[in-house]
Amino acid sequence: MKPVATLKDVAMELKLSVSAVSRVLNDKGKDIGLSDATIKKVLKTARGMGYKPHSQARALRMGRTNIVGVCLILPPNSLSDFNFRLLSGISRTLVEHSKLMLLYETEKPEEAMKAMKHFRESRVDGIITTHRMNDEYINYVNNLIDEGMNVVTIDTPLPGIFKCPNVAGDNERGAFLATEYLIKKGHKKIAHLAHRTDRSSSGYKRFLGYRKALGSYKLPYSEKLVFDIENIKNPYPAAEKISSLSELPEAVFAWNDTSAFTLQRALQKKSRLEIDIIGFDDREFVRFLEKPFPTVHYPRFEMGKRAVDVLLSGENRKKDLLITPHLVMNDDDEIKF
Amino acid sequence: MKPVATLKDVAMELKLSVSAVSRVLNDKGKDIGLSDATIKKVLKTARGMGYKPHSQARALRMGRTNIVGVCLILPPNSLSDFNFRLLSGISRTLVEHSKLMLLYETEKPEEAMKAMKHFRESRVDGIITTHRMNDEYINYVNNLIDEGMNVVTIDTPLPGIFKCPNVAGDNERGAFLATEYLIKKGHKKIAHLAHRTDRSSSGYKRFLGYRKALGSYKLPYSEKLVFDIENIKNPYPAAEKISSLSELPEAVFAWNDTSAFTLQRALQKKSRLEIDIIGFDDREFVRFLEKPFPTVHYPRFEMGKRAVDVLLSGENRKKDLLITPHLVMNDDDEIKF
DNA sequence: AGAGTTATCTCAAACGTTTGAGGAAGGATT
DNA sequence: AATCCTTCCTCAAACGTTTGAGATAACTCT
Repeated sequence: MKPVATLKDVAMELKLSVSAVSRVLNDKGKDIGLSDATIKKVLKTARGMGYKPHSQARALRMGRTNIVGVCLILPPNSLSDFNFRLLSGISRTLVEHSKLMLLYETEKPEEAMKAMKHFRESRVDGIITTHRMNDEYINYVNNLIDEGMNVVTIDTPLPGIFKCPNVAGDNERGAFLATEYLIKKGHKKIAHLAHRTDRSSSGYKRFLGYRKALGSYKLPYSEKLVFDIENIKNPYPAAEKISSLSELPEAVFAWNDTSAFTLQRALQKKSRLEIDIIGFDDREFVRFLEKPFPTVHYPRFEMGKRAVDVLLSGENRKKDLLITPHLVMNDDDEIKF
Repeated sequence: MKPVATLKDVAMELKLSVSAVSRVLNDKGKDIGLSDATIKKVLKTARGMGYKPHSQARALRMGRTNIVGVCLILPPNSLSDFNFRLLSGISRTLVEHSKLMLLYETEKPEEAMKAMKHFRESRVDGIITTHRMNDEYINYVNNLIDEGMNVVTIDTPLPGIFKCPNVAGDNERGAFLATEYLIKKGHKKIAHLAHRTDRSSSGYKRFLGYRKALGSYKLPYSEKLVFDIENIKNPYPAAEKISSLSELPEAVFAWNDTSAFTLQRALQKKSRLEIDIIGFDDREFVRFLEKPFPTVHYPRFEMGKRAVDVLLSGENRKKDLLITPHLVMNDDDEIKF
C-alpha cells in the first residue's frame, strides 16, 4: 500500500520547497506568484503520491486542535435509543467536517465538570453539552465562553442560562401537531397527560402546544382535562386518574411515550382501551407494543447535526434554534427488527 | 481562569530549559541527573501553573496521533440501544486513556471502506471495527494490519478472517445459561427457536449452548424441538410453527429477543401463553412488554471496553476474546424510565 | 596543577505544517 | 551600465513536544 505522503515527500519529488507545495495545496499559490505550470505539477504529484495533510501538525501550527468535546450526561438505565440518535447526528456531522471527538458519556452528573476541565486542558476547539445541572457548572461553562471557547448546548430549557447558542426540538410545535392529529381524527374531548414543571420545561411547552391546538380549532380548553404527573419517574398515579374516570375522554395526548405507555397499560387493566392515545419522543419500544400508538418524533439526530453545524460555523451569540418535529404513525403491520 | 500552561511557560518561570522541565514531567529527570531540588521545584510549579501536555504536539513528535478510529456499521432502523452500549463501552474507555475518537457510524456498509481509508489517511493509532461484509474490505484491513496498524474487531463470526484480536460475547455460554435456567425451573421438554446459519454464526453457537445444557443435565436432545428461523427479518413462520403445535413444549429458548417477542405474540394470539420463554440479547424493549421474559445480557458495553483495552495494550496477534454474558430476569415490578 | 570524575543542566534537531519576509534571475527603463 | 520592476520561488521561524549529544562547573585524584 502506498504510504501516506507528507509535504516534504512531495517537495523532494518535485525539487521544490516545502512552502511552495504547501501554498499550492492551500490554494495560495497565486498569492506569491507561483507559475501555473508549477501549480498544476504540484497538484498532480500530490494527488499521485497520496498526500494527505497531517491534521495534528496543521492544528499545532494553526493554534487549533480539530477536537470537539462532547458531553452527554444521561439518566441511568435508559433512553439509550433516544440518545444514540443524538450522538449519531453529532458524530456523523463531525466526520463530515473532519473533526475529532472527545466524548464524555456517563450517567454521573458530577462527571460533567470533569469533562469540561478535560476539554479545556485538551484545548478543544469547541464544546457541545447537554448538561445543565448546577450553578458551578453553568458558571464554568460561561467562563469558558467568555474566554473565547465555542460552545453549543443541546436542550437547555432555560433560554439564556448559557451565553451561547442552544439547539432544541420544538416542543410546542410537536405538541400542536399531536393534538391536531387527534382533532383531525374527529375527537372533541381531548385530555392531556401533562408534566408541567417550570414554564421553560419541555413538559410545559408541550402543554402550551396542546392548548394552542385546541384554540386553533375552536375547541374549549378545560383544566379538568389536564392530568399532571407529579413525579417523572412514576407516571402511574396520573394515568390511573384518567383510567378511572367515569366518563373517559375521547383521546389523550400524553406528554411523552413512557407516560403514554403507562396510560395504555392502566386502561388495559380496566379493559377500557377504546380511546386514542398519542405520545411524544418516538421511543423505540413503542413499536414493540401490542397496540403501538402514534407519537411525535423528537428530532434528536437533527439536533445533533445542527449543534455541530452551528458550532463549526463559529456563530457564538446566545440564540435559540428550534428543530421541528414530525408525527410518526407506528401503524406498519411489520415490526422492523 | 488560569490559562493552560506549556512547557515553555514553566521553564521560563523557573529559568530552566524546556528540556529539563520536559524530562522531569516525564519522570526522566533522574536519567540525566537532575537534582532532587530541581525536580521537586518543577513538579510543584508545573502543577501550580496548570501545565497540561499538548497531546497533539506530543503526538506529532512521537509519531503517534492518539486517535482511535471506530467503525460501526449498523443495520438500519434498529438496535440503537444495543449499539449504544457498545459505543458507550468504547468511548468511556478511550476517555480513560485520553485517546481521541474518530467515529464512523452509519447504516451503509459501503461506507466501511471509506472509513478505513480515512483512518489510514488520518494516521490513527488503532482501529476498532464491527464490519465484516465483503472481501475487498477484509483484504484492506488485513493489509493495514500487515503494515503495522493495530486493529481489533468486534463480533466477527469467522475466527481468523481478520489477522487481529476479536472481541465477542460468549454465545455458547450464554445459551447454556439460558437453557440451564429453564431446566432448573423444572422443565424437561424445552424447545429452541433457532437461527442456525453457518457454523460460526452466533445463532449456531447459541444452538450449541442449548444442546450442551441439555446434555449436561441428561435431558434428551431432539431435532424436533428445534425450530429454525429462515429469514432473520421475519421470525414469524417459525414462531407460528411452535404456537400451532398440538402439544406445546414446556419452555422455549429463543435465539434472540425479537424472536422471543414474536413467539410470545404468536402464542398470545392463540391464547396459549402458558409456556416459559427466555430470550437473548437483553434489548431494552423487553422491559416494556406486558409479560417481560428473562433474557441473556449480551455484554456489549464490556465488549467495547475490552476492545479498547486490547487495542491499547498493543496485543495484535490473532486471538479470540470471549466475554461471558449473564442472565437478566426482567421481573421487577417497576419499569425504569 | 593538570587530568579525570561527577553532578547538573542546556542545545538543537525533529515531527509536519503555515506564513511573513526575502532573494535570485531576467527583462525593461533610464 | 547601473537601477528598477517582474516573475517565481526559497528561507526560516513558529506551534509544543521529546531526546541524543554536549556543556559547564566543581570536585577528586595523583
